[in-house]
Amino acid sequence: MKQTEKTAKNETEPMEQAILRAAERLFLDKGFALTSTTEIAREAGCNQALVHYYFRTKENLFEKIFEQKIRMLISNIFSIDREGGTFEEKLRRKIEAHFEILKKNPKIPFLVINEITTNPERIASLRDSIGELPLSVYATFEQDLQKEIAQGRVRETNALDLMFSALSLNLATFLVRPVLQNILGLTDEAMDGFLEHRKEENVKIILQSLKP
Amino acid sequence: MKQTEKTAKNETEPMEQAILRAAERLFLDKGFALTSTTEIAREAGCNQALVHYYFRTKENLFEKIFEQKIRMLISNIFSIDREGGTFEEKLRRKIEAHFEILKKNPKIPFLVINEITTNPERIASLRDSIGELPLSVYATFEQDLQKEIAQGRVRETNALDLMFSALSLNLATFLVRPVLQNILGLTDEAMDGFLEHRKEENVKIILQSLKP
DNA sequence: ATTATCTATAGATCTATAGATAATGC
DNA sequence: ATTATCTATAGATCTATAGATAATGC
Repeated sequence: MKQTEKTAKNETEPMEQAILRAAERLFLDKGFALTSTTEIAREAGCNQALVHYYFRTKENLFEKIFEQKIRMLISNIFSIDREGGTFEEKLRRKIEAHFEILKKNPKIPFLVINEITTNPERIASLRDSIGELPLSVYATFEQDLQKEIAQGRVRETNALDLMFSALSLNLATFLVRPVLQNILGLTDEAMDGFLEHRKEENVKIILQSLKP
Repeated sequence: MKQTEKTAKNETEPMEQAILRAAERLFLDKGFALTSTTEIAREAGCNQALVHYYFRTKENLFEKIFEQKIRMLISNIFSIDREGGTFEEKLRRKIEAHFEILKKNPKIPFLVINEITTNPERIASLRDSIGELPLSVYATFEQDLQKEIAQGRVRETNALDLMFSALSLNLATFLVRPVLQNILGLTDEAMDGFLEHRKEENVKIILQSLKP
């Protein structure tokens, strides 16, 4: 039957996809330079030549994954609910949602910083992946913020600073986590508790810092 | 004369030191894996074998520099002036001094995170370099903080959270800087202005967040 | 003599490709 | 026929060491 045929086919993942999955894990773990196509092949369960058959160069394969990860992160960030409630409630939701996105993708910020720092040419990939979408969301946020300031509910500030501060608190949490976990010798559960607490703390700091 | 002899000698930097200097720059720029002893030799102005003659392995050379940099950073942090003025004034000075230390050593945080993340065994180097000093300073800070809270001048919180928040804001600024500078295409001067502004902003956020 | 420096090279990678063979779709 | 997969290998690294030669300190 068709049914069984299809099922049988899907039981074995297509090799191209297996290579992508292996590459994703390894690149996120160790970055471009420390990952070899030999290792990707081993993890995908094929020989090293096949990696090059599908993607020609390691660089190609990396860029595909790098851009896809950034796009995913960006699109997640832009799908954060921005409707309903007061400015403060919306801001809280945005910070929490940003934190949760990072929690689900804790290795992406390091990957981006790592690759841009050690190889600035990759900035092109990053620029392409980000696109123009941010500008409109940014403008709306700035308007909302200035309205709050005009009504005296928020101290004098601007959208860039506010976003930078909130992103900093969230990002640093995940960038520093491996060091902190290693040095304090925390279990994964203890680390989870710490993260939940920091999410709340980050929100509190930003909201408190906006008081007039 | 002795004088001239000495001067003549010191005009050419001893090769061992030249190797250390070259290694420091390259390791800070690109990390352990991306730096080759061949490149270190080229930059130091000798052949590659000499790097191994002095330090035997690339690993040895790296650890020497890694630990020295961390020790330097830690000792800088611990020489921050902690006397005089109100709790708030002292806290402001500490955050500013921490920011300035990072500004003078902007690549160290990334190096540490990079190396611990990609090679967790290096945590030992880090632990050794940090030592026990932090504990006493931490305890004193916690006492001071709790005194302020008891007197109602600061909201309920604790030293770990406060330090983590302040460090996060400062660290993230420098970790994200290369990405930000590249993506916005800022000149070095514009970046300097931005950094000065962020220093003030980070202080403001922390102080404001402590209000009861 | 001892220490510093060099040349040369072994042995391990690693990327990318050529060419052979197996599997698949008409 | 075309596409997927494999084996083998060229050519570039790179680290570490052996062994030769130059410089230095008694």
